[in-house]
Amino acid sequence: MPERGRIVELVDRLRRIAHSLQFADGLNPAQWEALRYVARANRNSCSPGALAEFMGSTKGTVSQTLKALEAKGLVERRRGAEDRRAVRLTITAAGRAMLENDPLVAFSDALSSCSGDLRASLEDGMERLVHTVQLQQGMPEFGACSECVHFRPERCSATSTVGCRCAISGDVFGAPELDRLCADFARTREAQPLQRLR
Amino acid sequence: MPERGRIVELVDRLRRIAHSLQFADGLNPAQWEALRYVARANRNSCSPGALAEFMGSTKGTVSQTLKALEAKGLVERRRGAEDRRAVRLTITAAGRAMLENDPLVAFSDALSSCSGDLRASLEDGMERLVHTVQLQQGMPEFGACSECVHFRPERCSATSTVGCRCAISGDVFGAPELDRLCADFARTREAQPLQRLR
DNA sequence: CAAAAAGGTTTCGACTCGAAAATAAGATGT
DNA sequence: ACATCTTATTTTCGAGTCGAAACCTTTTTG
Repeated sequence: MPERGRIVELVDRLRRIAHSLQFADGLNPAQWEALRYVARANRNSCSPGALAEFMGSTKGTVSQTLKALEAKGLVERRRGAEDRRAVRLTITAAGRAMLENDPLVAFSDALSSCSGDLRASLEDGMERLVHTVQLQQGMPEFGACSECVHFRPERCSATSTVGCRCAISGDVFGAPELDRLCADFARTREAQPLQRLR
Repeated sequence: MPERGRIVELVDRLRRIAHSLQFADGLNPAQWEALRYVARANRNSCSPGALAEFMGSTKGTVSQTLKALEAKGLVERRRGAEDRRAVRLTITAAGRAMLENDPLVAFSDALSSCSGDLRASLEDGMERLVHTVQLQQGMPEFGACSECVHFRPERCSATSTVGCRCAISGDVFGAPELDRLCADFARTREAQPLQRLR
């Protein structure tokens, strides 16, 4: 019997540490999370609504977080050209600069001295843990095209780069956006998570 | 280059999920964390001060968390017999019952279908990650006698069970308390964390 | 077109948390 | 003994976060 609650304690310790680290540079944890998201989401998902879903929060709450980030000059809100209800979020140069000293890189630093295999196996394990819990709890999952059900490979117009036509939105994403987070993400191969770790 | 920020995203995802799960049964994340702590700390560490240190919070904040838990009948606060400034915290039967459906067991459940080796290697990796970051950041670490510098094995008075005399507090802990968290904990072998994972 | 739906923002109230002051009991020094 | 310092905790207060509900505006639908 390998002690039932160890993972519970570890997850809560991680939560507590990550929480307290993220009060750096005048931002709070929600603001750091939103800033990271805006830097990492594809163009279809850079909206307050998608961010709210990502954060498991409400649009009202997210609106205030974004207001704070905009006031600090870290993100921009622009109304959409075609659909004038929509707001498109973009990170500014100052926002990217801020992310250079993301307080959570402390976790990345902690892994810097261990082998790539070790790091990869830990990351894979944590990723499956996250995925499994999100699935069990019916939480939405965000991810990139490469593992998405809606992914349809496609050649871009002029160049020979392989892009992605999304079966949901119908939009084409080029190489730079293929690795970005998407709100329409649905993982391929839903079953048997965590059975084989590597 | 195995993508720099993956661990950052995973940790923040874990934080977000753990946060939102912990609004169950009328408690909030701080209250769940405190309840778990009271159930898990040894008798020297069951105090508001130690809890504040554990949670990286202030005594004032913790005092309110405890007031809420006491009002719900989940913990008891009793003034110490010898030192009347001190308060000793104990978990009630209702508190233990509450912990039976700790919302974070979702993480334990997520690992239930994978092999013991896999689970152990993931837990070991996460533990080293937590330990390394706590060390880097100068955060206090809590742990049990078995890995503590101050541990001095000792036979209990009447029985033949091996206990622990703590070199700091001078107190003797019997078998049931050897695995409990202690505020005076200091890990043996400070160096090279995460070099070898197993 | 009117009505409903979708995307966001604002308002309001409850709650959390940290800083500082207050309380109270030991410990220390003379 | 007595004043002072330290330790342990609680209370008070104010800033800030967050969610629910109401509101505004722009599409979509019937």
